[in-house]
Amino acid sequence: VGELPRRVRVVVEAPQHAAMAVALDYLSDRALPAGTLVRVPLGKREVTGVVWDEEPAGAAARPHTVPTELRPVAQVFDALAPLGAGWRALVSFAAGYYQRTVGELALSVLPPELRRIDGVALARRLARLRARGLADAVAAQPATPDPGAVEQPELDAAQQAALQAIATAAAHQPPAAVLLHGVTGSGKTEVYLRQAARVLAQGRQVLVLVPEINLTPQLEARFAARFPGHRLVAMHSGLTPARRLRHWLLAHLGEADLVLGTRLAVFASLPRLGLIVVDEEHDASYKQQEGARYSARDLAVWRGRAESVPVLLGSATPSLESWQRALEGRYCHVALPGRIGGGALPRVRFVDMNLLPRTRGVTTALAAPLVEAIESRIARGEQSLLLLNRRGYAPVLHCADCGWKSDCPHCSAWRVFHKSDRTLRCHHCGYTQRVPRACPACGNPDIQPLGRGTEKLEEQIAELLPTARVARIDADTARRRGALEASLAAVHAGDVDVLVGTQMIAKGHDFRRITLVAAVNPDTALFASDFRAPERLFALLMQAAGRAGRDAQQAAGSEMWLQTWHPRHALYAALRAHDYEAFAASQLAERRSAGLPPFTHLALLRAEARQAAQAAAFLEAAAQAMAGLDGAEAVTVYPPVPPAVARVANVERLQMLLESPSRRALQRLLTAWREPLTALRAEHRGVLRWAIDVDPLTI
DNA sequence: AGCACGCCGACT
DNA sequence: GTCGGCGTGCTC
Repeated sequence: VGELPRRVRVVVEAPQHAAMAVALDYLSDRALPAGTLVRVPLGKREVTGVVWDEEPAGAAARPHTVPTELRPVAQVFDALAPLGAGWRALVSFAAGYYQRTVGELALSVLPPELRRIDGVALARRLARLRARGLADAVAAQPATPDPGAVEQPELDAAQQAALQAIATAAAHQPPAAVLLHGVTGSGKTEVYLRQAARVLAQGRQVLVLVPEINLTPQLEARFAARFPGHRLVAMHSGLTPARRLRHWLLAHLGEADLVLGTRLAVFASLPRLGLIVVDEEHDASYKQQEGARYSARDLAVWRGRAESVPVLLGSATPSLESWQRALEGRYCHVALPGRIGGGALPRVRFVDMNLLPRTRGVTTALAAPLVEAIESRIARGEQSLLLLNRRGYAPVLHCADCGWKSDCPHCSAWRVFHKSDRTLRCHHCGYTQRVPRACPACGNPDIQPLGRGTEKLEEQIAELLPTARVARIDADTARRRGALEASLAAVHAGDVDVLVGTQMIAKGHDFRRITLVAAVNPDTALFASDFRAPERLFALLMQAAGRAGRDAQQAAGSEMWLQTWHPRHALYAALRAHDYEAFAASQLAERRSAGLPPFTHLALLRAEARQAAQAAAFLEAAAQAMAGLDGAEAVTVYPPVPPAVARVANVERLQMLLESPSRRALQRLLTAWREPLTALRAEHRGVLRWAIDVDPLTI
């Protein structure tokens, strides 16, 4: 009361190119600790912001003029404890590393509902949450809890050794990140559960990250069933806004003991954090692909280090980045070498497509021996899974008379033929039309589908095995709410003999009756230009193989089939031997000699414009602007190139690669580059959007 | 990014 | 005569 107004610094959501200081100055009649949520006037509107203590890294160089007349803070979210120092440090680091403003990052990782409502509405919701004893906001117990999940199974020797190693790593200061390396069915989840139990017993919170929450209901069920006395909340973008806010608040209040979520959950406010688990750490979903392009896996490791909390990275096929760090001793490598109960890994069999009979130069879609193997599975009441990583009926329609193909008028891509609703659909911009009866170019009624997607494979299987019960799961069949759950339930119930699908079905699901997995056409990924394509293919096939024989009784007879034109390819040889280490060694050798990650560090400057020349001019000017900047001497800049799909929705895209053996030099350069880049925009009006992607997954 | 202000075409 | 198209400019 009667105190003099003082200056507070507040970060608000403002994009990179807004020529504003990183934090804005406001007046407050009382001191506000850093991390306090506030509403502040910004132009004609009022926005939510976070009080920030100091000028974040890299911001000092940005010149800005502070207006003489400061406006007062409109409202303080008194009902909410300020966001902690650990959270602020993580947001600061991520903003600096991924080249975004602190305000943009901080506000984008808070629940959208929290940004929308004011302090009064928030206080009301907090009161309601407390009045209900916090209980019913907790994620509901799964409808069908796995009865075996509640009691603790006996640990085998490898799991006991793993827990011992984790305890040792956790005792380091700061704790060493642990790479928990084990095939599907080796008992990684039980190790997570045991380590979580230790941490919960200390009264601390556990953060579990998963690639996609809707694909891992079992993990949620197992945690919920194992820790009935602890509160578990889910955190992902599929929750309703109100629920997402409730779960976030429960974590922030320290009321939730377990937080299970997708990549955005790495930014959860967790005052008692004691453990971070990153399941399937190699999964590309951990990299955000728009806005702030952060890697939740990398940030989890950073956060664990910063908060002195152990981090468990689990995978059957670790990312080569994590694997290399384990080899260097920077991560503690813990292996779970076999399947629980001594179950065998599926035998890998190849169908050499070169040896198959051809009719009119066209090879049969499914080799006869594979069809027979599926038939015998059906006769035994077992299930088969067919993997084809391409949805739709056919990737393109073609007119043999005039050469017309079903291209998209707005993108440099083919439109995919979807037979189920008779449409041609562009998977990049969504442009959809009814499939034409005749060639739009020459009127020829005989237009042919080229290639094959999951719809066609489903149809072919039904023709080859008329009595088989066939189901298909891909992004199209899973679109309807509840459809995915229903299909999965049918598979679990044994109402399906053959399951056809994209990589969606390769991930996570614990199918008990599948004894045959077949990759119908994996070769397409074998010679893709993307340097990570082999790594992704190997992981996908290993993961798919892991779907077979999860039931130890049936594991001995389980098989993984591959139809390939290149049966002697090194990748397949490693797969046949289930030898991740050999595969990783050969890939790492290639990466080292090619100067690629993890031996170098990359960043992309992406630009979008109506005309490719406008984007190119911007990127070239950006490269010029780099001269003499701190770090430039250690960074190689490559000429701008279009990405795999250059034009999407009539916007031309171009990207410029930066490469350096030194992460620090690359970071220094990117930070110094921000200001000249922002200034360049004024001279390149044609550029619609530009963004820096640090550690891009594809180049 | 929002949200203004600011000048030129088809409607009550 | 207005409603509204999105060009350009500003926000502590």
